[in-house]
Amino acid sequence: MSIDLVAIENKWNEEWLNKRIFEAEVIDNKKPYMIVPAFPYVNGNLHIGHIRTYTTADVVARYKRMRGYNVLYPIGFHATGTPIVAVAERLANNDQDMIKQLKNDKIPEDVIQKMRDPIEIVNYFIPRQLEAFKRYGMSIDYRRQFVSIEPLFSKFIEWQFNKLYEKGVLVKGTHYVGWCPLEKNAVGQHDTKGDVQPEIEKLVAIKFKLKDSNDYILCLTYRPETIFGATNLFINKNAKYRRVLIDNVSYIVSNESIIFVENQFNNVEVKDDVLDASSLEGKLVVNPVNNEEIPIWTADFVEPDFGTGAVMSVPMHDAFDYVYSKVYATSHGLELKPRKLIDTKELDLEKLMNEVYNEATANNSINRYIIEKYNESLYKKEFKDGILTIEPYKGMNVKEARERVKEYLLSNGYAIDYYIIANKEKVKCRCGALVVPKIINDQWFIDYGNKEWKKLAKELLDNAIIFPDKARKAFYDAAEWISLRAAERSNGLGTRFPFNKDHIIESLSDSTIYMTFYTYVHILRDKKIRPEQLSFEFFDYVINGIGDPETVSEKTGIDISTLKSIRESFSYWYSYVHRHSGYDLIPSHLTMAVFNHALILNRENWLKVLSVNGYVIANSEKMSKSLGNVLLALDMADKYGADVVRLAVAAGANLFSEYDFTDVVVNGIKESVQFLFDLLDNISSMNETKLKAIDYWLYSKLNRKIKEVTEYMESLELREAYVRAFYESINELKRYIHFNGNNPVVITEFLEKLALLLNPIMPHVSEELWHRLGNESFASLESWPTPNEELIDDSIEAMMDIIDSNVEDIKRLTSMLAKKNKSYKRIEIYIAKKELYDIYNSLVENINPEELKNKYSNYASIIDNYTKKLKKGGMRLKLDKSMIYELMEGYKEHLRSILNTDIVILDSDNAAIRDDKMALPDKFKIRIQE
RNA sequence: GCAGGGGUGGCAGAGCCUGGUCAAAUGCGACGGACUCAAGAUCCGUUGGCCUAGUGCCUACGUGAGUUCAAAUCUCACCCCCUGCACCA
Repeated sequence: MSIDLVAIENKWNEEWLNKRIFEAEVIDNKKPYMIVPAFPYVNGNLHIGHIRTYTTADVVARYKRMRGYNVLYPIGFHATGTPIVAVAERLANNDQDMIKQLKNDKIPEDVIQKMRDPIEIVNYFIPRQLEAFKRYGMSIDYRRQFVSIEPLFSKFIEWQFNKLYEKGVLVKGTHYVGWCPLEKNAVGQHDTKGDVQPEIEKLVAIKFKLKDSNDYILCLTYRPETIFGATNLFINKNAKYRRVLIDNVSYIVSNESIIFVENQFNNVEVKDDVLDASSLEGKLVVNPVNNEEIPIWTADFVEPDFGTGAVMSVPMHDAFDYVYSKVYATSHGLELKPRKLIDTKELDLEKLMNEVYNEATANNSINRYIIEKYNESLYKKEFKDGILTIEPYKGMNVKEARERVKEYLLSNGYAIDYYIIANKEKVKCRCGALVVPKIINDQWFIDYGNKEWKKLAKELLDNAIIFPDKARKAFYDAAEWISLRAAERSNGLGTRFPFNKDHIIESLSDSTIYMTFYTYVHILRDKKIRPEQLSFEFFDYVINGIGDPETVSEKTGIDISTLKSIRESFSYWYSYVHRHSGYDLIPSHLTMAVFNHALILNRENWLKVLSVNGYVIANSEKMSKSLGNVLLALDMADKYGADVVRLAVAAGANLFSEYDFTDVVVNGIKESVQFLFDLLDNISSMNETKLKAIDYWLYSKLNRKIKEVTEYMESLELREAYVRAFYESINELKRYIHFNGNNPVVITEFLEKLALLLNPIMPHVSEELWHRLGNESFASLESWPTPNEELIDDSIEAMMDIIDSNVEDIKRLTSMLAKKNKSYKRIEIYIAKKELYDIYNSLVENINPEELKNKYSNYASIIDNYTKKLKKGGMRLKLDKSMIYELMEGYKEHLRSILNTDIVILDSDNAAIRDDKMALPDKFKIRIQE
């Protein structure tokens, strides 16, 4: 009968919750293990990608629980930050895309209407996400849930930031953000058209002083080192230019770039007069590095809305500059003297530039596409292989020279830093305005660049176990790389920034040591403790053990015993914390968690284990809300069963690889589960009581499996573990049946152990199997099976291998006969004489072959052959004739059905049998009866 | 650009650390067969190319070069893909 996975799941989920078996309390003499996956952000329903992460955590939780640890698996909800507010705002603006997305997410129409209020979004998704957690049988202690925007938690965050301040890592500074000049808002990825992240890049803008004037023409450049070869400047003939004072220095930039200047510099004054390009054309400017006077020319490739609307022209090292300069010079009867500054082997610049020029101007107009193509490869080559040929940079490679020249220009006031949005396509705010870089002054930062702090963080990493091992490098790398990080932002949900109450605490920073909250939040609720009671003294005491309960009690009004139990709960659970997350969060969340733990928490409370897993993609495509191909957790549970999905997503791929969720694979798992239950139903019809060879084989496989799976579980190699625990088990059971295995005791034991091995990944199936096998207890609370090493029998497994290779020979033989159209009545299989097995086993035991030859003189050549084989390392294990005979007898029926012919197993020791060509211990004799 | 991870047969994915036993585990898919009224499940076989069909030959593990008696495996260079890159969770 087809198994109803959904019914089983519901039954056990209810049982587990009713019996509260996953609610964890402090048990003094039991080792704690707290596993914390990243809490989900509550702006949508959980999808199978989430399920991968939470199942991986659950596998750890269940496994460790079965290994005798006191396990705490808590969950909370993340709501701080901007995305939720952004959704609400977009709904308030009647954004149709947003509405469509929510509809894809199966949100009812009336709920969508209400979601204009961000709190409604939070309130809607929390229960939905909880439903999914429960449905998937996560072994979570649900009493400890909280939301990151609740007042109790805010108190903790305030304390955390006060700690950061005390430790001196909260610093003020300036930084640059993508900015909408129209709405006067910082724009992140979700605020832009097409959801692109505005990338801010710092370049240099070189100041060319206009001759006989106090104005500078500002030229943005990617290649400051080429300034020594500038022959002229280019501006756009059709553009308008303006004067702008930055720190009282007068610059001339295009009208379009005014907005960039205004936003990224502090002291800016824009002049009203508008200059035509023609009023500048032909004038001379001074090259600051060599005081050469060079003219301003015009060219239409200069974009007024990129950079400053003016560029320097270095004809020998830029195809645009070359082509346009030459065109301009030719048409104006001027002379062009390109100067070579960079030498690149195998690159003849003059020839190349001529080539570009001819090709690009072939049709009486200038083909920019051709120029661009040349430029691209020229830039790359010069950057990689170029060597400077001018003093004082002669002999230097381009990479180094660029840095040196930049430094020289900036320190001498010949250039200024200039920020641009680096994206290839122009980035626009949802309102339609062009996004610009904006300087933010007096912004609070967390200084993750602090050397002392970095050292502490690395110490934490040094002492942490990291899964998969491959990720370790990424963690160190991220720790090295992370520097200043904004600590506050202007909008979103969350805790007010203590040092600037107009702002909200940046929401990655408020989810770094939040896990500490799980250890006592249920006590706060039980005792009805109010937010205002959670003073800094409270957290100092609970988290850092500072102060005494009496004083803190007086301060907070929380009674002493409650305080003590909170402190105890924290120090118990937080003595062993395993943090799990998606691998994309290594450079952000996880690294920040590492740093904050290292700085704020006592050493004994540092994170002990860090692990990450990869993405889930669906049918080879990335899941995305806007594409509408997100596979929702609850839908998939209905369709395939929660356990099937769990196995697929959490054990289908290595931790570090992405998993491709496809129908075929998942259906395959479902069928295999069905097989297990079918087998279970068949046990009642099995009646063998004696242990046969095949039973020993199955025992051997089972115990080897337990041993291997345990090893893989310890290193969190879930795929390897469950290939063995699930897929291989099923193959072995099938094989057992093919060999006529029918011992109910053996099968029952196998299935019982299997049920336990499967518990971490398929808890419902496990629990159901366990109970159907007659057990009363919860499989989820049983001990992890231990292998019985004595039952691991290499010999019996070797015998099965020998049978395999012999069966293969038989199959080959019959297929040959079939090809030749020869018919036969039956196949006789001869098992070698006892004497030969004795010889074989003696040789395996390293008995001197010569001795054996004396004893068995008529088998001398056989002894020689086996001695050779033994030397090659071919045979190692003793063979038991009676077992091989018995195994073959058991396999006879199955073989008969495969080959569709009569099979007879014969014993060469039986005198009645004519034995012209000898059967060998590892090579049966096969005779076809025609 | 910087950093991390990769490129293996129709697909997924092991193996590469510790070179040979690797035409490359395992799973899936596809094809053929058995069973079935039929479908599914199950079982058996084929699944780089070639033919003389042999435990045969050729070509293969991103590309090129090198080390070696021997390279998917070691070294170097190159190409390509994925992920992250700052206020965004």
